[in-house]
Amino acid sequence: MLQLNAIRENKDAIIEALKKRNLDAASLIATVLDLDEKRRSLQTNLDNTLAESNRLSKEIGALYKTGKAQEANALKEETANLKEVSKQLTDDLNDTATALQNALYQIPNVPHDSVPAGKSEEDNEEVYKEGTVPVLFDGALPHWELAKKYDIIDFELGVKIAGAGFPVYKGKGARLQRALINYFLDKNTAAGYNEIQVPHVVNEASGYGTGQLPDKEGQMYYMPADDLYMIPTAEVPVTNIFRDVILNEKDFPITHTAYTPCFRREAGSYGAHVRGLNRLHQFDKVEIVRVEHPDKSYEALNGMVEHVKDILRELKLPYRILRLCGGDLGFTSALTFDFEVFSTAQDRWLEISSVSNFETFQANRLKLRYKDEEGKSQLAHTLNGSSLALPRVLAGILENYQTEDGIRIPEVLIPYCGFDRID
RNA sequence: GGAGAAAUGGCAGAGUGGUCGAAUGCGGCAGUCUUGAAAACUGUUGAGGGUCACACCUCCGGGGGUUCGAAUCCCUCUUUCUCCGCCA
Repeated sequence: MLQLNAIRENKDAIIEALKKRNLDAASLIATVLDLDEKRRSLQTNLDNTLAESNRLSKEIGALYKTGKAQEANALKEETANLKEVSKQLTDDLNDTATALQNALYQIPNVPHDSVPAGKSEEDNEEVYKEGTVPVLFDGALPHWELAKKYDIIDFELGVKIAGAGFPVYKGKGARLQRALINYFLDKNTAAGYNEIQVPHVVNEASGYGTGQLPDKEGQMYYMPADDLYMIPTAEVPVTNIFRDVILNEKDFPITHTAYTPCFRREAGSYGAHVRGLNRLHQFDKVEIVRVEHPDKSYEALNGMVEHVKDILRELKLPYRILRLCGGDLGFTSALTFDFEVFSTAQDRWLEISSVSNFETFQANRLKLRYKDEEGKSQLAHTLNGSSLALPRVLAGILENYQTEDGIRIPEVLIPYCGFDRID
């Protein structure tokens, strides 16, 4: 959520920047400013009414004490009127505040200066590329065929138990998955991230805090009996640790890493793009989350990008980094870098990580603040990234490391797996 | 799941109708003292709205009610604790 102050002061610049998202926010911003002004004027009226009411109450108390019951009763009649007025003002104020809040919820984050304009993923800007795409033998298979051939992932069995998009990992497939989780967590903790385990469900307030609600509730599985949502990413529970928190400057930086399964309803496209592990309703992911001082957050973002690069380098997977254009940028993000691994057998890039700086957008909803040198509360910056999302990394490994008689295991993973090939 | 108790500032803990945004202690911050630190002493120390700055307003788990007036009384929800039951 954007800050009202920022909107008041930089209205034109914000409208201009939001155009990169192909959004004309002019009328929305005008609505916000109108409602804001109305809210403040109602608040002032209400405050004055309450002040008068408080004054009379004190007077009545004093009159009773000195035995002037008659005069006190006369004053009571006055307060009855004030009470009615304040009730009306309170209702109006609440309505206005709600309308203002709803309008603010509709405005996405302001893209960073470096974000290119653009309509869709076609316009994302490739900023880095590393690794060599292996030349595979004739008859190399996509990962879903490999999964079947070596009996390491069973998609049909998942359909039987739960439904499409809930695969069952078996034998060395399950072990490889677990190896990746441990490897990622080890890499992250070695880089200074504090490992935590968090709930896999969240309440409504948490959904609002990180921006999944109110707009993207269709993305999450919802359990009405308990009013809980299954998490679409560890970002939600981990970042919400800091909801309603006031930090000291010396607390920065705050860094966490967490492994969680992620649940996504996303009714999406069909066909090859969602085959196998390409898109699932449940998948595993290791996440990194940072809370930073505003002056340091872009430095931190670069650090996160370098960290993810390091992991992919060790896995020896060919990958590229994209700077997302305005049209592809997430609602809450100011700047996002996507990592994609090249899937040789599918001849396409697969997104395996998304690293973002949300600046104060989430912090504003979360009320995540810190005390500056003057002791004033300021909003902190939040960031997060995947390091990494498992299924597509797995797909990349299976496809790129396949040989005619088996699948090799990347060297760094062998100690975690306890085997060096799947055959 | 059943029975009872409780929820107050960073923490602990007073406060049972007006003078309470809230005693006191601890912690934090600043100062005095000290070569420096500790101790001691002094002062200061919740959040939000509003204002040029004051004034002023709101908040004592959430919501509603009684009253001229609520941290304090009533209803309700949530959470926590204790006991019993069940259980990985």
